Amino acid sequence: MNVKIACLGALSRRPASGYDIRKLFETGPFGHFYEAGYGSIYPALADLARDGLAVVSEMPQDGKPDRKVYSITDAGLAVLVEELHEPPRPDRLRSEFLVTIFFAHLLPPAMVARFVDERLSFFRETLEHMRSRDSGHRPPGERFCHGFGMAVYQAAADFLAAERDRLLTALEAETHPAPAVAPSAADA
Amino acid sequence: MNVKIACLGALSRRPASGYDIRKLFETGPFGHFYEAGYGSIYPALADLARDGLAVVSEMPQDGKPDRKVYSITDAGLAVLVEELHEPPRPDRLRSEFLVTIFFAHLLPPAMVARFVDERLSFFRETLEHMRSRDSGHRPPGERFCHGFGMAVYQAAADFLAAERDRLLTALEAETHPAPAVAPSAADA
DNA sequence: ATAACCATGTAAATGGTTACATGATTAG
DNA sequence: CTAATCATGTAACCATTTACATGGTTAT
Repeated sequence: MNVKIACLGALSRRPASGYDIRKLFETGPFGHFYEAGYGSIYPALADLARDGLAVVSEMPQDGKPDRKVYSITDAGLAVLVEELHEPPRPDRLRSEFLVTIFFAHLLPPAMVARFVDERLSFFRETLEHMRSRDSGHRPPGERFCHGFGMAVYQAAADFLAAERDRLLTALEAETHPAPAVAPSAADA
Repeated sequence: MNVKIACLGALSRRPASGYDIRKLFETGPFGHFYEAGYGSIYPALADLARDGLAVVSEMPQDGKPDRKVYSITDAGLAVLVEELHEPPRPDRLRSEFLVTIFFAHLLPPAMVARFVDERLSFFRETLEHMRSRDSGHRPPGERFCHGFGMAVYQAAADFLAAERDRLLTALEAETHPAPAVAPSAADA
């Protein structure tokens, strides 16, 4: 499963340009589990057209480059369906955030706090955005993915909100260890 | 953030061989948000040693290749800490499972059911495994990541379990649309 | 006997990102 | 007047995966 197949998937919903697909991958329903930039999408679409899995129709526009709208062919749909029959491989997650938090004891607690807060904001904004385009009757698979994404983001946000302070307290305790006995009155 | 930094992170916990790191990335606490195979780990460790960010001690063994145990140096720790100061970029998830489900209407419902059930089993097994090595007093960041992972996997498993049947019913309804009126007695 | 585990590495191929190149239009 | 959006594409670079190469030990 690579960008080509992902583009084929996008085209199976409706004809689209490279620019459209980029947006679908960036902010659309697809974006949370598959991303790609122009640098991989445009070549992929060109390959698809070359191999007869999609056809292009160029719509001239003044000032801008021609808008190239790709449509999936029967052959393309066949390739997509064939690929979907493959048992999906395990998900691959790369989280710089979690790696950073894993080694939180190597950072100033204030910086850890900032990273956690920023991530929490991001999750909440994403959730807000996803809720807003909940919308009507899309295919069952799309709705399932949408719900799945929201459930997972919600759990992530809840965890961050619930555990943030505990993490920071523990980090502070490490760098400024509490005295082994109760502080004496002399400390005041 | 690449394999080199991830290896440096692993070595910051304790000295390890390439084989050890692979296991850490595969089944250890790190595995759920960062993965890498031998093909990237061994060259990364060689680079680290060449650049003075780690040192090797070779432990001869009979029959097997020498076990090469790498330890992080002060320079290596400095590089790791510097890297961790970078604001973490957005997580990148590649989920063939979700892509497949997104286009579930292009597959036989029975196959979709199999994929969902297998994924649910995987989540449950992973959760079981994570619970088993909950263990004692690791650094706060590690515990946080562990808890985060469990929260997210739990939400994913719960969602799959709760929505599986609804998805399948909807898919069946699409391929075998229910009649617009109540079925007559003649159908029996 | 068979599979899984221990243990390291290289080379080729794949896949993807980033930077570059170009430029009009629209909204604030 | 500035930023964002629309719109496409190439080339160089980077990172990672996969296949290859080797071979002993331990548990079922």
